[in-house]
Amino acid sequence: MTKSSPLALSNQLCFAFYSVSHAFSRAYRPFLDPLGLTYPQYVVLLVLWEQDGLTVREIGDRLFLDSGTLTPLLKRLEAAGHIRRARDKKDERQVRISLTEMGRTLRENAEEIPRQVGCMLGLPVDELRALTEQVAKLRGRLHDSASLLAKS
Amino acid sequence: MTKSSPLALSNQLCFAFYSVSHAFSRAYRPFLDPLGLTYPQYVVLLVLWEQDGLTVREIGDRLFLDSGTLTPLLKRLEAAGHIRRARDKKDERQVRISLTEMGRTLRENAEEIPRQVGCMLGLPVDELRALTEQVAKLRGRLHDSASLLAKS
DNA sequence: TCGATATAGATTGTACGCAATTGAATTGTA
DNA sequence: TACAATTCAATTGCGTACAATCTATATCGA
Repeated sequence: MTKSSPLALSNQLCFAFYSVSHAFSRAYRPFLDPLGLTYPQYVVLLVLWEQDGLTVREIGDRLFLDSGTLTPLLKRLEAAGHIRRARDKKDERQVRISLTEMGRTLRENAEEIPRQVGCMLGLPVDELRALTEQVAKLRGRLHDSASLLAKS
Repeated sequence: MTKSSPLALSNQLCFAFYSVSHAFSRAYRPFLDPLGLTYPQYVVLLVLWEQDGLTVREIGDRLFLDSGTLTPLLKRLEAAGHIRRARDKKDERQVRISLTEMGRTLRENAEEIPRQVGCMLGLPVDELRALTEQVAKLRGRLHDSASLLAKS
C-alpha cells in the first residue's frame, strides 16, 4: 500500500480509516489496560455515562453495533461488575443496561484518557473538530447508500 | 455518542474512525462477497497485486498487521486457491507469498470495486485525496507516540 | 566454532464484528 | 379474541486483531 501505487482513491481512503482505527485502538490500550477495559467496552461505558438505563438496542443504535456484538460484550462488563442487565418490566423483550456504583466510579478514573490521547495527536483543536465532522459525514453517506442498496 | 454530549474531542475523533472503518467494511461487502473475499483478504491481495512474492513480514509492515493475524488469513487465501506459501530457500525463517494464476485473474474481477464504492461517497476527488493524506498523517503520529511510549 | 542473541512465522487464548437463525414477547389486524 | 407479522435480544459460526508464547533458523561475538 505504498504511496506510489496507482490504487484507486476509495481504496486508499478506506485503508487509511481501517489502519488509523486500529492505531487509535492501540493508542488507547495503555490507558484502558489498567482499568481492565477494551476500547469497545470503553465506548459502551461512554454512552452509559452520558445516559444510564438504555436498552441494548439503543446502545447499538448509537454505536452502530448489533446484539451479536453487544450481548457478549455487555456480559463481560457485567461480570466485571461495571453494569447490570435486567429485562424491562413493561416490555420483556428489551434488556435495560444500568451502571453499578463501580461503573459510575470508573468514570472518574477514565476522565483523563481523552486528554492524554489528544496529546499524542499533536494537531490543533479546530483541525481535529473539522476532521471529526468530515468523517462522520462520510459515515452517514455510506450508511445511506448501504440502506438504498439493501432496498433494491 | 450524541452530538450534544460534552465528550472530549479525541474520543469523538477516535469513535468517528472506529465507526467509519466498519461502515467502509460493510460498504465493500456486497462487492467482495461474490468474490468470496473479506475486506482484510482483499487488502492483502491489493498488496500482492502491486508486488508479488513478498514475505509475511513485508505484507505485515505495509498493512500494520502481525503474523498472528496474517498467518490464518493467508492460510485461508491459500485454501481458496489464490496464493501459495513457501519457505524462502535462502532464509528458511521467512515465508514468501506468491499469487496463483487464479489469484492474478481475480484482480480483473475486482478492478471495478473501488470505482463503485467511490460512487457511494459522493465527495469531490481532491477532498478525498486531502482526507486520505490527513488520516495517514494522523496514523503516523499515533505510531510514533506509541513507539516512544513503548521505549520508556 | 560455539553459545548467546535476534528474527520470522506459527500457535494459543481472548475479544470483537457481523450474518444468519432462534425464541420469546408484543403489536397489528381481521 | 385469534393469529400472523414484527421486534428484541440471544445464540451460532466464521473471520479478524493482537498479546504472549513457542519453535526453528540465522547471525553475532568471544
